Amino acid sequence: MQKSLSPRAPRVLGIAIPSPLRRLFDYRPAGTPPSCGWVPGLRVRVSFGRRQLVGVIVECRDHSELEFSRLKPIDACLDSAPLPEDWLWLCRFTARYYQHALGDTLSHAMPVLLRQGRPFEARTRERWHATDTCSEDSPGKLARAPRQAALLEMLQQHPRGLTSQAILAQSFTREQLRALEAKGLVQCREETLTQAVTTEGKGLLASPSLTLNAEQSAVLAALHEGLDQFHPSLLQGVTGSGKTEVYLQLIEAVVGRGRQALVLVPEIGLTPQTLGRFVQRFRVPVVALHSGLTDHERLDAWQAASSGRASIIIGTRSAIFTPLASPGVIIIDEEHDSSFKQQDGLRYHARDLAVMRARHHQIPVVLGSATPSLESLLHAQRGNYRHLHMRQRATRHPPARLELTDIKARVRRGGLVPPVIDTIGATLKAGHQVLVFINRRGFAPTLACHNCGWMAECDHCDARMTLHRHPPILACHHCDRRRPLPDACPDCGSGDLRPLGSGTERSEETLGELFPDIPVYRIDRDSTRAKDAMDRILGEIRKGEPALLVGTQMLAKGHHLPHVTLVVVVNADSGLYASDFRALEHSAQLLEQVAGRAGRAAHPGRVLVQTMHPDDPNLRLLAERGYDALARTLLEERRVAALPPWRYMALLRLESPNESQLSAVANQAGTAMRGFLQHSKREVDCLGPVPAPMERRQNRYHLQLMLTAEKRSLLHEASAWWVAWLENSAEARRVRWSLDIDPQTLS
DNA sequence: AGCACGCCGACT
DNA sequence: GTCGGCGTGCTC
Repeated sequence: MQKSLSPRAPRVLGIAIPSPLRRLFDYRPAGTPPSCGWVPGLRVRVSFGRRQLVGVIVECRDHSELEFSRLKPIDACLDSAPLPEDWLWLCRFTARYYQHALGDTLSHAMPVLLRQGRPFEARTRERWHATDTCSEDSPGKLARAPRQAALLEMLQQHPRGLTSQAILAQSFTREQLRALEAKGLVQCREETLTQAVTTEGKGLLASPSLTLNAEQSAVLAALHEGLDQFHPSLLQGVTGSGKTEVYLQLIEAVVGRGRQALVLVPEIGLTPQTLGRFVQRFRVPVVALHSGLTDHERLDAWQAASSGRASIIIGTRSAIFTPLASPGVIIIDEEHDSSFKQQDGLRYHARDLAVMRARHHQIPVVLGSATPSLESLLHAQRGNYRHLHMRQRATRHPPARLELTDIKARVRRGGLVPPVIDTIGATLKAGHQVLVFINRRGFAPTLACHNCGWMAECDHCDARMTLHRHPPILACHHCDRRRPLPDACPDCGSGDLRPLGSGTERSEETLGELFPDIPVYRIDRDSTRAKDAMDRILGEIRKGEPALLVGTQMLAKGHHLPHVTLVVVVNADSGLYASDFRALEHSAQLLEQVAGRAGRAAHPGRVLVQTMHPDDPNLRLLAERGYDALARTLLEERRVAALPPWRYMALLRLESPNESQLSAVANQAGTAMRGFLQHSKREVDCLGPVPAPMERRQNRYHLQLMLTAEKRSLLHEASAWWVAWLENSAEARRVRWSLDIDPQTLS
């Protein structure tokens, strides 16, 4: 195909090098070309400066800006066929959209082993079988070879064969195998290694679909329309409305047509339970891409997806870069979740790329959430996305309403006021479980001197240090600094140092004192650090005995907690008045999500939300009229403030240990951009530089500048100009900078 | 980003 | 006299 278009070998290969340099490097083809000829997508080994690197051919041409004689030849071509075309397309799109170096993008989007230059072929293993005729032949042939006879006997006992590895582990040798093979008594078959999980048997489904209610049926019917075209849908379904069952039945239709489904879930959503539902339902191969895979398993999964051997691919953010042989649908579950946005390096948003990818493949894409992002809601409002609703819970109870509890000027124990403690006691007495949600790890947010007001602060950041009890230390959650507890106040010498506020450890301790007969399970990053700790705790919780669960958002997301009938939010205020323009949206989503944990089983639930501001209009709107009503208000506020999703945004972050150098560069960047925008008539706005929310972190200073634009193309144009300016500015090279397209937070 | 070269301070 | 600090420049 490519070959007939370019019958002659190109003289120049434009190669993307794994480096932050935003340009291609030209090399000369060398060595035997692969059978496909020199085409984009082939990995090559090249010498780059003094290093040997793995690059990817991106362009094949006959001319170079450089003199031909100055081009180095490539050292070797590593592939016999190019890497998948859909993958290459997505990487090129991503690099352009996020203004990131293509070489770096390609390198991050491929499995580690490919990055290192290892072959892209399905890994195989040898499986040895006894041949059909071996029984008659063997006695004579093996009379003087007892080990061979023993090996043959073992293989005869395993009709499905044994891998070389298993045979060698039984202290047989490769020579004995070869000898038996030469005598025609055993044979070897190569089989592809897939870590895909498949249930044995016939037919597509391993277990029957569940019966859908009217709402689910209507949604599924709508999704069935136009399976062969780009069709983005926002599926807004309350917690417990059965979104997963809709996904499963949609996937059934897609896989039934011989196509693949790609499912993206939030970082902490890829639990064995989630995966289990897919594996148990289908008999087709399912691969999961998560952080626990080895490099080999990851390559196998990639291979299985790109060859079409895997029908269902489930993964977190980075799984959006999985090549697909025959894509049929992309599903983004919990589309509002911030873990879909990469927060460093290549700052892509997997949900946004999913929509782009679906458009490229002309396939449907489903964004599911109980609390959609304002971005997706606006798309739905404008008719870009089809808006599908599921308002009914599968259980007989409606979703619990938030009950605001005023904690202003009231005694608190472990962060909880007396009436809330009473309700917790009554719930436990009734034999139910209680979830106490608190968004801070550690014992207390800080340690304070009761005499002079001193507070423990990090030397390297503009932040308080968090007090931890086990082990007893002060830790900064923004850098890795830790300090022993001081015996006395470093300012006034008073010994009256007290914890200020409550974290998960303190709530755990207090609840243990208040309810000594009830087990308290703490679930946060610290308590679940050990391998399997989370599973062990969840196992205990699932037994259903009365229990107190104290946790951060780790607990709020994803897990089914069927015995919880009361949810307590210790403090709802942190997100209400934060400077970040998305803080309220994210707070509301989190509160709804936490509330969704209450009363999923046979009992109705209650959600008590402690706040210092029970009259806050936004909080009241959320409590009284729900997420949709608040989202509409927030969307209107964003329109008035000319913020996303109404305007597109790019954020330039600059950081340096040298404060004055940093502000000089930031000012220059601002001046340069405003010069460029002179004639844009405010279609593009440049703001800043302003200090980042925590100006000093790990002893580095942070400033930022912001671009907003009415049109995507104008934002793109301006940010591309900025990047070029920064790359060419000698001053800018002395500070660290990064450009974030569609930033998720301003910190 | 790496990795060189290069030009100034405290040490065997 | 050298080892090594990080400023500057380049990578087809």
